[in-house]
Amino acid sequence: MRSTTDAERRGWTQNPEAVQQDILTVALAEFAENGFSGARVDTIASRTQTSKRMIYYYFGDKLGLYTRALEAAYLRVRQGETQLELDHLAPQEALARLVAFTFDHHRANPDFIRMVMIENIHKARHLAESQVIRDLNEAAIDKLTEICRRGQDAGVFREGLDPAALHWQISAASFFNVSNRPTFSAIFGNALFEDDGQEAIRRQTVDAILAIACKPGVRDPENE
Amino acid sequence: MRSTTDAERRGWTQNPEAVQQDILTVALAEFAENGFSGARVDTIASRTQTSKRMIYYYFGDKLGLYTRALEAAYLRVRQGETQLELDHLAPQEALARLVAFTFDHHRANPDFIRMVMIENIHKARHLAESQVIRDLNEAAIDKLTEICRRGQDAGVFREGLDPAALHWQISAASFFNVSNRPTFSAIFGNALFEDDGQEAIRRQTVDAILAIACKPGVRDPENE
DNA sequence: GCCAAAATGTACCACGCGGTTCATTCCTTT
DNA sequence: AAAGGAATGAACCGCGTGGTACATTTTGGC
Repeated sequence: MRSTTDAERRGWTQNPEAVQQDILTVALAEFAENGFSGARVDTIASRTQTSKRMIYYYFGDKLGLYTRALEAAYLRVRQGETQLELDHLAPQEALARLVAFTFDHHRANPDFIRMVMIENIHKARHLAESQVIRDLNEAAIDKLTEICRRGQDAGVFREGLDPAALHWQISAASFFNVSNRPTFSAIFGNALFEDDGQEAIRRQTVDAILAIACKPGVRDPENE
Repeated sequence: MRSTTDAERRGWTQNPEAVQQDILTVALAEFAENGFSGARVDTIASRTQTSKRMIYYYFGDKLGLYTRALEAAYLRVRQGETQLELDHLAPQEALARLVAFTFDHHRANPDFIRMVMIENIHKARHLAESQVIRDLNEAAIDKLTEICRRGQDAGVFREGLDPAALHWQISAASFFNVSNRPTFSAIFGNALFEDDGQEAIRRQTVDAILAIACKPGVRDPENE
């Protein structure tokens, strides 16, 4: 009997990979919830099936754990992005799809958003030092760059369109929608964050991005 | 001799208002820099011309100090917004001006932005409880609402335009531009945050917002 | 089966940090 | 001018929290 893989095999007492994964999952949730200094190592430990001892055994110190949790957040989210296939669509349609997808994807990953918020509070100190994350983000705007090129070749997108600036716009809307929901809804009410409001905002955002990208005359006729 | 006001008169040893103001200024900077749990009361005290004792004397505890600092941040920023006069401009021009102004104003007040980021991390718990801030924000989108009404009356803005949703768009761009600069520039480089890049983004943002607001045919001809 | 290394449990510690106690000085009121 | 409250100073304290020492068990290699 040895039909299972290495990782699954050890279902008994000792299981390093599972323990680390367990810790990372709990840590990510705790850091995302409370920030770096707000998070308590003891709390993380208690919500784990292992002990505080093991946290320090595997991750060295609180900062080491935080860094790994941050990387885990990026990994999970970037993985979800790879599913999107846009090559078969016309440039405008592809761009619209990408914007809508990004909007929804951010919304579906609040913990990731919160980790990035926290990193920004820390001036991106840890993110900048993580080679893992830098590698991950290499290809972050590749899809968009490709769409831009195709749109320009087809003559429907403006010349001099900057993929990075466009990505900035897409990110701004998608990120803000999650990151600032608490203050925004506390001040202006929750309507925009319920289903109807979110749909309206997403449509508005798609329209705005298309307006930026498309040549003055061109605009998609079939508005679903 | 009693020509000076009450506040100015006491230039001597005892001076409650000045002490509180001193503490608040330092606290705002410290909280904006390090977040609530990251901030150290001792550090705040040491950067003050008074002592830790006085912090607790006037503000009760760390949370009380934080709340007051948050309110101070809102006060300062909202004050800067009142200067803007838009009534004499055509609706499109007024909207363009408002967007550009908001963009610049956020950029000029990073501490305020950071306090709002921190509040969002805390799910806006303290902001929601502050009557001061709720009052301040009452009139936050009045200007925009007025512009929308005028634009619709003049027939240049779309019907069914939602001022709140429009404000959302303006805020998203202006806020994200400051809040996410660290991570964004760490990943994609700093070009967009230097003078040229910022000008391009601001123009792009103004265009996008106008595209949302204006009827399909209408667009401002004089693009400065 | 035995040994060394990896993995884990238990108990503990040092100290940073939010908060306080007690005493003293300032300044207004009558 | 005396009183009494407001304002301030200096030293102190408890404990939450990040981190560790030491002992013990598990596991893979030979």
